[in-house]
Amino acid sequence: VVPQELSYDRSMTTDHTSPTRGRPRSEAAGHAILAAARDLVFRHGYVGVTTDMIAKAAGTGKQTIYRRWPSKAELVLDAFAAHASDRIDEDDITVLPAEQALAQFLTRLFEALAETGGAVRGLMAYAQEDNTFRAQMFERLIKPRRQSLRALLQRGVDAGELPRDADLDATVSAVYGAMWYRLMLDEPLDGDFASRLAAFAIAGLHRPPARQVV
Amino acid sequence: VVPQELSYDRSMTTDHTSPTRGRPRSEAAGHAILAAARDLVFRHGYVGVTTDMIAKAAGTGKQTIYRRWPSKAELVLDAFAAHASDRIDEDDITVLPAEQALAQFLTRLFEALAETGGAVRGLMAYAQEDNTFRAQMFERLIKPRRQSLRALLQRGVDAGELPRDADLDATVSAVYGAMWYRLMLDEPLDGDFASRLAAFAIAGLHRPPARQVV
Amino acid sequence: VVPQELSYDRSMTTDHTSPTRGRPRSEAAGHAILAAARDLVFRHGYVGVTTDMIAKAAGTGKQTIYRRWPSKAELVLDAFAAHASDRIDEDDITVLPAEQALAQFLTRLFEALAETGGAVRGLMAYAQEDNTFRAQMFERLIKPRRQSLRALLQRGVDAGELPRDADLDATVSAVYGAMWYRLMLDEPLDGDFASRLAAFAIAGLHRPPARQVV
Amino acid sequence: VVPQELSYDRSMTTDHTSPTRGRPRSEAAGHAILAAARDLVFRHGYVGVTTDMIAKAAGTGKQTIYRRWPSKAELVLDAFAAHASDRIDEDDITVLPAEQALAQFLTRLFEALAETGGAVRGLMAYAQEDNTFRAQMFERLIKPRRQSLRALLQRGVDAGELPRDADLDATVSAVYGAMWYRLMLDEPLDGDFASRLAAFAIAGLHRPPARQVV
DNA sequence: CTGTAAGCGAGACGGTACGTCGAGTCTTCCG
DNA sequence: CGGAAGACTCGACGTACCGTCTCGCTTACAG
Repeated sequence: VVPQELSYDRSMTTDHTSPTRGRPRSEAAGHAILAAARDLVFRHGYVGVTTDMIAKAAGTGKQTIYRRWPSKAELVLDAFAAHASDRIDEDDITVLPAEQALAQFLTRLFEALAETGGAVRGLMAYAQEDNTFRAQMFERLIKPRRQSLRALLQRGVDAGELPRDADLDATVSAVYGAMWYRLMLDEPLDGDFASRLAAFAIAGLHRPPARQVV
Repeated sequence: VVPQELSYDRSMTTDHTSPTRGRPRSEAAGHAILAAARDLVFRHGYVGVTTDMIAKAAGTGKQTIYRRWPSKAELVLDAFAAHASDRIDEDDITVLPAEQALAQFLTRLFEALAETGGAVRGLMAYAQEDNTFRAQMFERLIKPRRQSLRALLQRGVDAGELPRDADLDATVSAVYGAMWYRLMLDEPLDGDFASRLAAFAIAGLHRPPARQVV
Repeated sequence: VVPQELSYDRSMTTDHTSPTRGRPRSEAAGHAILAAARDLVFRHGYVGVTTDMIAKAAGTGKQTIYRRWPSKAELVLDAFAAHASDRIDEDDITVLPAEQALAQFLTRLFEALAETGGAVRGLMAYAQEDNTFRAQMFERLIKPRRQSLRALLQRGVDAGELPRDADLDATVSAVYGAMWYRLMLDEPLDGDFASRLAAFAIAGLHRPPARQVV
Repeated sequence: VVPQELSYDRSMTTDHTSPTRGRPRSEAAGHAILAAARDLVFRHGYVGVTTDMIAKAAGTGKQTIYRRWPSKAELVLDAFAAHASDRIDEDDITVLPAEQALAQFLTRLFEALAETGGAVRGLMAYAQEDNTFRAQMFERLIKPRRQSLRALLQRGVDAGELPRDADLDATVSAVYGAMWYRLMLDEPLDGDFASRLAAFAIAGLHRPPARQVV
């Protein structure tokens, strides 16, 4: 469920003329830039990479980058957002009971983050100082993930496995919050944590079993 | 429960000689710097503040700042870590039932963040690009808060209100994670969210009602 | 007799590739920087001028200065070397007898120094701590002046006015030496000194009247 | 004819009380500072030496330096001015004919400069940016040398060897000017130049042998 | 098949913050 | 009160990165 097309387009530039005039944008350059960005951010981290480095590595000029992306952050976002969410949302999860489905979902998510976590952390950091970018990032990176998680939980509700009045939004926030929290504090995101978090979340979706302390 | 002493000391410099030789560091300068940092970060945000601004506002030279703190981040950490956790941990919470206690705790926490949130977000952002600083921040800012929350939950367990086998650590991660998540995504941290999060967390601490396998 | 071209060129940077790639250096920026440097050094003296001031006054970034000149000194040298030697070497001097020609030459030189003396002193001072720059300055500023003075004296020899075995080099050193000496000690360089120095130098070029061994 | 005492004294500090109160100044410290300054400036040049380096090398505090000298420049001036003019003015020169005496004088001067030239050049450079220091330097370093050279020439006049109307001041300026000029341009100050300069100067003191060109 | 519009690599540009360094002053404790 | 130690203010330094601009050049479609 990933866009096959690169997300940038010509609408950035003022082309209120006819559809295609002048030299068309080089597809190769776009791919090279994304690949270079991905590779360099892997190796040196978000702040350790400059746009000059990316341009040099991609064999392009800087202007070619800024013609397509408005900032380094949005480029890196593009370089990472489009990937690694493929496997997570695969349909095989659907058949499992809610807790196992959630655990499986989280395990896959954590695996993907093993690769992309560093970059994604850098993006979140940058988002703190740029509100425009924060909104971009929310739309591109945060929201889709929230939606697929929410859908997973909703399936549990629909199946009668989870209560109808469950607070799905709070759960989603808590689950992703816990993930980001661990990611940003550099604590391990492993299978064990996935299970515990899944158990906790599923439990949280049920009302507590009457007041115990009567 | 706040350290009365400033956390920095001469141990940064090489003083393997006799104690207190030369002119001692000016306490006044230290306080002026911290106050200026706090004030400026409130007003302009973390990235909107430069060391020059802080030095100017504090009436000191930049060198005096760099002699004491290795970076802007650690200075701002010092400027904020010592504050705003005072009222959160007050004892009046103790007597309440777990969920209300937690809701109250979160409400206070969120109120404090209304002031300091901007600064604290900037620190977390910087921590993503500096591992040494991340460790510092964990010790000074994250860990103490985790402990007081964990203690609150533990009291619920001790009172028989919460199950003995509850996964307190996962809960703490989820609660603080949700808080940071909302904070960094610039979503409101209000009383409503405090209640919902508290309800969710308390529920999560109980085993689900066993009908899930049906 | 002034070079029309600015003396700096791209040879500072590594351009072993093809000629003129990328955006060419802005001629306007170069001129603005030189003009700003000249003006500011006139007004505040060599040490009273910072690269920030020059950049600000020229409306450029500091980097643009450092891209072209390796130091403030070489910039100021460029700003002054091309000027103020115009009128000194004018041909009207040629027809005069040697002593008057020399006196006239020195008078004009001193007049030029009334303007540029402060800057030029600052350059000589800086040259004392930078051997590379000293060599630059010798080529650009010292040598040309030596040559025109030597040519003046040589014309006296050719005209039969001065002895063939006269030690022209020692004379040139003594004349310019006296000038620099007075300049750096802040003693007046006026018409009177010009006459006396000219008389002394012309006398020095003749063998003494042989009665000295009596 | 050199002061045996160090030139600094207590009059710099405010001691309008009784003659000696409190701890007296350590003679050893003063000597150590001068020796350290001399040594370091020899090795690293004037600008390559900091007051911290001098204090460290002398085993004193910086304040001990600044209690006695108002600036780094005056300290270095003291460190070099008091020396190496001893041999130059020795009486054995007196008996020689003027030109030989001058040549001998210059040879000795140049020999001394082989050691101290670097430091003295640095001082002259600094003097260009500090008028107060320039005056100091003139009094301490320039004037005494001028006087002894003038006295040497005056002896030639008194002996009837040089004409009564000779322009001694212009000669002194030219001779020392030539020396400084060569020193600052880093050209060799050797015996050859000493002879040529002496010959030129003596010749310059005589009126030229009537107008040759009639 | 020529003109015009745009993309391209390259790299200079203005601006802003950084962290460092040196001079000379101030402030401690110890003689 | 001097001396060693070292922190202090001030101000300049040269570097780094961002995002923009400007060369000469290609590459396409339009007339």
